[in-house]
Amino acid sequence: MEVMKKDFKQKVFNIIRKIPRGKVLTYKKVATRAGNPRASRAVGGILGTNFDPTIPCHRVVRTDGGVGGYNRGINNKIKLLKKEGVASKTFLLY
DNA sequence: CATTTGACGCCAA
DNA sequence: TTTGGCGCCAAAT
Repeated sequence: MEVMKKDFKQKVFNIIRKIPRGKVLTYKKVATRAGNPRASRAVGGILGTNFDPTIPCHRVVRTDGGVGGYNRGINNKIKLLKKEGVASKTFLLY
């Protein structure tokens, strides 16, 4: 099945959807898996404009260790991560 | 169709 | 080591 036309966005969402609970992925990792390791920005851009409630995008954090952001409230994202059992060092707030 | 935005990443100072 | 600036890609307007 290779390319399948619906590359990036669809793929990115698919990857995030596969993230197991208690685990976090970086935007870069998602972008790399989506086909472009430099499209880390595009990943965030897609999520920011097209947020999907069916996708645990709150499990996606920055490579620097930042939580990144969340259309549903950054505070909520942090809370979710903590509840999932993610190490606080994995997603520094500021 | 072209331009701006946007939840980032990496290099340099 | 920390802070700042530039670069990159895709989607939305």
